[in-house]
Amino acid sequence: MVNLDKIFNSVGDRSLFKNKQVLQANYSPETIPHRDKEIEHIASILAPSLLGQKTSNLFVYGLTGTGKTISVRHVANELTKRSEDTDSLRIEYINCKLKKVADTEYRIFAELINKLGGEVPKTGLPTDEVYKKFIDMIEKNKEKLFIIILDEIDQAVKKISDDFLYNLMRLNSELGKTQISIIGISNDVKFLEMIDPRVKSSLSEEEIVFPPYNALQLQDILRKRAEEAFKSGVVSDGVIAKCAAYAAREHGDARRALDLLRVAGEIAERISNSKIEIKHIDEANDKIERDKILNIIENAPKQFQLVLFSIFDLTDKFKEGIFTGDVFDFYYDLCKKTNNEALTQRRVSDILAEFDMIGLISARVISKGRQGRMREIKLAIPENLVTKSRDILISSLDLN
DNA sequence: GTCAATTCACATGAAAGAGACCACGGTCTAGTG
DNA sequence: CTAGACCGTGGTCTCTTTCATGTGAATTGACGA
Repeated sequence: MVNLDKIFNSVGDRSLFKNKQVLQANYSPETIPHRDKEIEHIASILAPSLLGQKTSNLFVYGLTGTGKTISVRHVANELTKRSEDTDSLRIEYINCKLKKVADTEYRIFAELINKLGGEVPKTGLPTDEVYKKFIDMIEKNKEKLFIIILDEIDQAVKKISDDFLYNLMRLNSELGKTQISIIGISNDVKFLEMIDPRVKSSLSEEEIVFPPYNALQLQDILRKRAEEAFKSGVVSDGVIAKCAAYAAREHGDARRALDLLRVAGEIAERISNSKIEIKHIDEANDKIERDKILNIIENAPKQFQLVLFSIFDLTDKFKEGIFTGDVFDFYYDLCKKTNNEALTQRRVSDILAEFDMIGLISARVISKGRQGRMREIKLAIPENLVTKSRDILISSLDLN
């Protein structure tokens, strides 16, 4: 009989965390270090909204984990607080990347309507119906100004095409008393080049770029958060610096640094260490990477798994480079053998491209002259995960 | 030997289809007074 | 008479297929030295 009491009772004393929440991704701190200039800039652009004047559209750009979202939301909150009594302003935040929530034109409008207090079915209505309803809702609201924050706006445009943005911009001319401003947040530099010039010029009336944090700034951020998150004396010397260094290498991604610190804490806690040591950071780094990859593989659709399995098998067979054709042939046979419907080569090609995007494989389009043009595919999964990944595939595909 | 045309094996794009999901309005059915 | 069950239609959304077009360099073949 296991003595569970002992485990459960001691969990409180043993915990290294004071408040783990602080290290979670969605936590928004009171103060945002090293972003004063940006926050001021945003605030000055949005300030006229307090007087009920339409503000310029704003485009915020910066790599992931540079504090874009958090800064914009911070300013938004302050504005909302200050305008509460006048009812003249309304700000809504939408993350366009959230699958099944706001990644299509329909769903973005539906989400906006929901936030305004309206009801709209998840599907089944014509898009322009939703569009009309949205206009109604806005007109019915008493606020004179409506600011929409579109986070990860590049994702939306990539999926939907940019005339959705064009519509949004044009809305103002159809609206009587209410005016709409848009704040777009993106981490893709090339995004602005992709879109229609008309949309581009009106979206980026104002532009703010968030530079990556450097290692020192990261340390500062981490230290502040660590103070709140951990019990005192838990974090060993150098841990913060190491975390910061890791993240700085990854283009100054603060989110990544915080993740690292949190996972390191969890690891130390699990092996009942009373302190987080530097080696735990390394372990955390591995674990994060590992979990991410295995998670992707495990949850990938069946066809993706079949393709991936083909790649696994082929890399074993011939080390000297494998190409699209090889993968497809193998995959096709595999499907036949296992009674799965085989996809077309066109589709498999896209799947390979997606793997490349996620980083499971690294593919390079090469031309072998008369022998054609194809992707040269290499597995990009760390050596020590290959067997494990393979096992996952085998069990989830029910092979052998 | 040199140069442009050819050619391969895909990559990449665009459009359209299949099937799951859903709302809405109309029709049918059974239960009620 | 009416509430609820049950269609049919028409919409979105994801994953695919079909059809079309694009593409980089090895190969070919004509050409001139």
